[in-house]
Amino acid sequence: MTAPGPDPMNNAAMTTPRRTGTETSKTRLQLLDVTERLMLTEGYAAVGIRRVAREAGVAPALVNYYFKTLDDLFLSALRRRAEQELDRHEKALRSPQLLRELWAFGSWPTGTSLIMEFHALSNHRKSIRGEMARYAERLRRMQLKALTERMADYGIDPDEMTPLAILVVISSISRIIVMEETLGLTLGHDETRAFVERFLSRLDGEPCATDTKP
Amino acid sequence: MTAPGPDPMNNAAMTTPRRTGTETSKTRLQLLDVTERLMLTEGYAAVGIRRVAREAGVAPALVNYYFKTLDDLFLSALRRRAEQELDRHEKALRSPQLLRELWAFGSWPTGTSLIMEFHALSNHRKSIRGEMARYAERLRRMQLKALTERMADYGIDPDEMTPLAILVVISSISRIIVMEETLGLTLGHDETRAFVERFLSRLDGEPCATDTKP
DNA sequence: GTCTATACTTCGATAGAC
DNA sequence: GTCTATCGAAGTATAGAC
Repeated sequence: MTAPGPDPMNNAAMTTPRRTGTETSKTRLQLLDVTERLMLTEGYAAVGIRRVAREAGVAPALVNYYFKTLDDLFLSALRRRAEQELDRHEKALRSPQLLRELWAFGSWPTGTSLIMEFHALSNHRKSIRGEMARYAERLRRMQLKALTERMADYGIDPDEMTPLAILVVISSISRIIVMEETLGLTLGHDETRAFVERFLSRLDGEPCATDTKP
Repeated sequence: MTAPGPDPMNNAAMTTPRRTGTETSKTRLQLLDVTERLMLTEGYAAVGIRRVAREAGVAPALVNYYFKTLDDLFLSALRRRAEQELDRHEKALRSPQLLRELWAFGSWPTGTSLIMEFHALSNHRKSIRGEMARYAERLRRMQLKALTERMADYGIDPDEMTPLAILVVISSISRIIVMEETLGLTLGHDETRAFVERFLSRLDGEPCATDTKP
């Protein structure tokens, strides 16, 4: 339908010259959407050429047209999501309440659940493993840069807690809470949130309704 | 080979009366071992009737003999591991260095990696989801009991941090560090470990070489 | 308790018509 | 860009012999 034709702009950035289809094709994006939805609701094992095609209402061969292999499909889905997250997060890191943004980022259920699913997938798809490692490192370095620049403002004693330790602690707690809640386990979450909230209030002030996750 | 015959003790606890094989059969245990190993090295998607049979050197039909369905296999593997963990952990919780034991428990790579794999699996196997929720809740309640009894000893102000918050924080950080390391990401781990170590030293004293994980 | 044999399903990927 | 048709491989699960 909306067939933009071959896009010469893409060829430069293309990793595999044999990739078919267009990066901005409506159908292609829809296939990535279906992939994400399936991973979230049923886990990565539910994702397959045929299943994705069925849910998208197209023929299985069309999935292979846009993504030469199943590996390609997963990799493309991960790349798209990672770029989105990095972009959005980078902007949000300029918030005056930096620590609250870090907490909100890890507490966002969709983002964290997808990351965890890709993490599990990386156990037996090395292409995913490499990309995940690259994404996680970029994310942390980006956060580190933002936090380091503002450590003086927060007045945290670096001998007590370094920026990196703060990052790991905040993202660990937020992400585990999300994971446990998808399981139905909430024992201790209220107390932990209260503890974190005191920490955030002390350093970042009261929560402003800035940017909640989309 | 080692065929102890039907075990009447089991019938009471059996969920499905049609379960065949013996709980203590050598072959049965070996199949569970293979299942665990595959989950750790290649992820749960690598586990299947045929694959497990192949790795164990038996015929596929024998797997169906011991575990009526693939669901049964996963469920049995989870149950066995969960009971082991709860047993071992319960004993270790009597350690004088309770907080160090909690930290060590979450930092044990095999245990945490398996739990995470089962967690991912629970996304599209509801039988696993239920069992996982039950296990996680039992674990936390067990830890809570142990820690609550000793909060006075530690002299922690309950207004600042409740036992439950301590549990969630310690297990979150330890488990995320393990997960990230399997990915190859270590940025910030040294700093975080140093931070946790100061906390543990202050409350639990220096690390005694008590019981490291098997 | 363990095997062989088999029925049935689903899947990834390709070829080629339109 | 999308489809139909198809190959070959792998999966789950069962029946029944030993």
